[in-house]
Amino acid sequence: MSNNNLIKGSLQTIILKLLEENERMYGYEITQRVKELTAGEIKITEGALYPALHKLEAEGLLSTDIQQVDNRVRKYYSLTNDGQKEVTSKMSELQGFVENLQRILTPDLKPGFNI
Amino acid sequence: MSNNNLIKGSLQTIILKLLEENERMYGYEITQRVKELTAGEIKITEGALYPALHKLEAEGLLSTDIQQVDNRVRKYYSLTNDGQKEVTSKMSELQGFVENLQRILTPDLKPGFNI
DNA sequence: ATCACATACCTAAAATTCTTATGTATATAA
DNA sequence: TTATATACATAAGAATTTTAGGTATGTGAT
Repeated sequence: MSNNNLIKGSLQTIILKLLEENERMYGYEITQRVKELTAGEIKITEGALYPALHKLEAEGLLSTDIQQVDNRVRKYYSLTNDGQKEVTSKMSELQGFVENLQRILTPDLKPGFNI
Repeated sequence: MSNNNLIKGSLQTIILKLLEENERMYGYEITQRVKELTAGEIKITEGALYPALHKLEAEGLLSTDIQQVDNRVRKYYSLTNDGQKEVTSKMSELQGFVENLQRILTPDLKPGFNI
């Protein structure tokens, strides 16, 4: 939800990174964690999240493990070995992108341009 | 081009901000400027740029002015008043988003969490 | 009791935005 | 004359997201 058309492309990175920090999480938990970490400013929609999780699993980056908790089904996701490698890769990709964005958008800050 | 599926959503902001800094630019110039500012790491494709420029013009954020330079047609874009306002808006939106991303992705850095 | 809300999963149509692939045209360097 | 650079443009397809539904259980309020 929310007015964020910017998440595009970074949802996978968010999922992978949260799973690196938390060992295992289920879908709904991810939406709540993101909402909590951003004071409600970023809301991951279920229509975006679940297909993304299924895709990451199909690519072999995540593994699942279904559990019954209080008569409710929870599908826990964890990183595979490939998934663990992908976190590092995706994180440096995102960091690089944000740095490039800053080079474009903040012409004042140009490290390396000293007289 | 390049392997950036991350630009999604920030291309408009890039265009608007470059035009705030440069008064007027033409399409091809924008692609070259971005390539130059990011050491070739971000390449705006024409298939993405031109439709984006046309959309911003249709929304009344950009105005155009066609000129002949060395037997070549250049379509210069500039910010309208509405466009000028939108730059500020889009920039703070993007900044807010990047901050939220950091809150999600870098659990170490949590300003405001002091004992 | 029933209604709204939270928890928990899911999918499908539509919208958006991008990549890839073209097309047109001029100028220049190999 | 062939490739590359400049300069515009569009269209098909891919990828990702929003919107809008659907199923089901538990809980607090009316």
